[in-house]
Amino acid sequence: MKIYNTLTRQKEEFVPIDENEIKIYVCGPTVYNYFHIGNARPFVVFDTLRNYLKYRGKNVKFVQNFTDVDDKIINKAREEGVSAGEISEKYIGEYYKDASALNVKKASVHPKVTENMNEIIHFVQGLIEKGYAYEVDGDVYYSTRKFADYGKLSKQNIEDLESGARIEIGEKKKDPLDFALWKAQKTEDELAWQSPWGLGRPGWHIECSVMSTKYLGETIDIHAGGQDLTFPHHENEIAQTEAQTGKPFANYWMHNGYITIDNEKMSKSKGNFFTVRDILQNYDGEVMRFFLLSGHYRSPINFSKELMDQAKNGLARMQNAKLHLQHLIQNGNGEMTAEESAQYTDLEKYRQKFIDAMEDDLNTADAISVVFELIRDINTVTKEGASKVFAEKCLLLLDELTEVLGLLRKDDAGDSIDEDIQKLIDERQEARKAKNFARADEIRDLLKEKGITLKDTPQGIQIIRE
RNA sequence: GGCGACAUAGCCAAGUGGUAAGGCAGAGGUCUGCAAAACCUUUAUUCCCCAGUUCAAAUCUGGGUGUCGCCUCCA
Repeated sequence: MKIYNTLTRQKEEFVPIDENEIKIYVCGPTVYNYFHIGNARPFVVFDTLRNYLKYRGKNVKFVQNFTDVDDKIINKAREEGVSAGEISEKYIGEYYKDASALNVKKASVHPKVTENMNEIIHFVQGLIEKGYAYEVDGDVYYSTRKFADYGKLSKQNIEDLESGARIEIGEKKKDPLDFALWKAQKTEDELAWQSPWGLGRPGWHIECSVMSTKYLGETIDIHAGGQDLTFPHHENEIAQTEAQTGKPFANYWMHNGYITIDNEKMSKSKGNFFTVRDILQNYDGEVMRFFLLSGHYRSPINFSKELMDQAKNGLARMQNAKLHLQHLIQNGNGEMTAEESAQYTDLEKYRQKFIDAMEDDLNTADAISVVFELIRDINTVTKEGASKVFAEKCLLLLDELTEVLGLLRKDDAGDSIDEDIQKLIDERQEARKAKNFARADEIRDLLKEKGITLKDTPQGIQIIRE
């Protein structure tokens, strides 16, 4: 598989360190609110990467952290008059709900900052001992200039960076480029842990270095996150980790493009963001996932109601194809005919086409178009009905591909029809036989209001629930 | 100022040298009692503009225009 590596700014053949266990770290959310659709993008994209690698027979160890120590959490806790722990625990719970709606699976490990405080302190201490960090009045800063490769990920040289850097009020660093590894406690209600430098808490960047090395080892295969984390977050992670271990931190750096609203970046500071929880009021999580995967992960993607509606309709085409096959399986019978057998062999070419798309730097947009081509052919070939076995094989192939994308999840099977609804359906059939179409349409409209759509197909009535 | 991305039909979007995938929306048709879904046909002689390289360019080179991003919390 080819992966675009931010470190080299080109697509490279992906060669894992250990074929038997691919190690991926993705920067997770700061848990002080429901996550927004900008956060959702890396979750969905890298979940898809993980699915694909597994589909290709690889074993993946996937780590995604929760940042549960942060100013924003502290502020929210103050506003609501509760503890910081209550805030972070609450939103970790909410994360799992929304992630599940997007069909994003749990990581192999979801480490939290609060559970790794000893390791963080040791790591910072190590950097001080190696001369890469220094303490001032309970704060600890990283000496950026000591790390010769600083800027290698964001392709900035240190002089250019310096012109943009500045020292915030209250910071005691020696050089504007330095960044905090540990922050002394300022007020008593701030979360704080005892350390060699007094009460305090870790800076933002150190946690990922610590948790990545702890759970995945000193050098990992892929470190991923949003494009806006490239600098300074990931640059700083590299500086910290490579100074500590003397080894490359991650072999491949993957960064997804951002989501825009009216072509402007959606961000917390601009306040123009939508939470996934908000979107789920109007759209199924799967629509959101389809929308996020319908473009290449490195391209910016614009968010609007119109585009979500397009995504919804596109996904409906996929769902209809699946429902159609399920209907054929329920009502069909028999083995494959010789003709179907030949047709199926022909359909299998789409599997390789799908793989080719995914192999090319996770081109999900192309992969989705392959699924649509498969669907078109299946629909055409099964137009006049199909044997049960053929329909089953088609569905299996469709499921195989869509499962990698995390779409058309297998659920709602075995939904039973209420007795009174079945009576109405039966009554409508009687009416149709008697050519009483007014009554038949009346019943169809009535059921439609209940979220049940009836389709009269040559193979019988297909019942679709919303 | 430094670093970078993008520009393909009404909309979204693949496509990095060989003659424009796919989806949504629209139009016409087939099927249907009517629908729905599906299928077929149709919608870019052309890929922001100009110049160049080449037998051949949306794809490469140079210049220009426009949009956006990072350099400050952010996915």
